[in-house]
Amino acid sequence: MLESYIKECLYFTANRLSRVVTKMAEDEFAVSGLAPTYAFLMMAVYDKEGISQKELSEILHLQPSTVTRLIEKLVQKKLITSKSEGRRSLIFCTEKGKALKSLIYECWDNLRARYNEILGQEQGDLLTLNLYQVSDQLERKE
Amino acid sequence: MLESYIKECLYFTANRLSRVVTKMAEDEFAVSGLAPTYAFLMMAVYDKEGISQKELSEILHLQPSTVTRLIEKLVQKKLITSKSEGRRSLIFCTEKGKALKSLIYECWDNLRARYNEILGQEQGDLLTLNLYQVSDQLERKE
DNA sequence: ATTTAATAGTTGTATGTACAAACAATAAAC
DNA sequence: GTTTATTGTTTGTACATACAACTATTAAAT
Repeated sequence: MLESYIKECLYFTANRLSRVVTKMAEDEFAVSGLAPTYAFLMMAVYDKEGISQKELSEILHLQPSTVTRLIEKLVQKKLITSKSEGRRSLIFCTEKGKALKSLIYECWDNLRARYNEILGQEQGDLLTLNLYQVSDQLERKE
Repeated sequence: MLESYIKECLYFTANRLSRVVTKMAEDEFAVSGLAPTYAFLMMAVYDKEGISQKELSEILHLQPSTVTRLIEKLVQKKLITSKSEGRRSLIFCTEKGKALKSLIYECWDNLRARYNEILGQEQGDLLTLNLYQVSDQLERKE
């Protein structure tokens, strides 16, 4: 079968899933005016005012350079401010940023509702947990 | 917990896994001089000489425009040729492309071996299958 | 105290992927 | 047989993410 080695490759299936879910997420977060990753960064700031870029990079599992770029854009949009303190730079939420908070959480709920409706709450949760653990396993062994 | 909504979000876990596995794959395919997606496209051509872009797009689950771009690069590298036949354009492998065949398959084997060593053959296979099916479910319901 | 190493962040550059709009070729409808 | 719709591919543009190299700050070692 032509497609067999596609179906049987984690590289491919993982990327495909990522594309499918990303599309859904972009869709749900669209009303907030933010792409999903930006929204998650905002959530991390809501949770900890004055969080550092390093911490963001760890929580979001993104490279520091990527976080720098995300922050740039969010500062441009005046949703956060960045205050450098020694070699670190700490991130704070603006009023405009705070105003988005409930909308962002709503989008997040909608996203989960949407895929859980298709997968079932239990399968959705299990899958999510599973992916997290597998990523951990794979990352540790590098 | 700060990270809870990250761990609990399929968007995030799926993307994280995708990044982790992509890195592994890039690593394993590096000796072939190709990024993994290009290598998979080559495999599809090995399997069916004269395959059309539409078919490639379906097999690889990528947008047509993306396939156009991939092909552009592979033609540049003289690994394939593209012959337009009516409105379709059909893809053939060059000698140089054929010469890569066994190396590419080797890389693919190494990739699977590498993550199976960490996850266990069974968990690896199950996960891969699972991801494929979940993507199908999610895509059908759009 | 000076030198050296480690840590945090940034900048230039590259890549994979996509969307929307355009174009070209075929098929359907009238 | 023309017009209209559909299908396959391409082009312009945009975005998320990363790596490698760099700067700046703090900590360790001598």
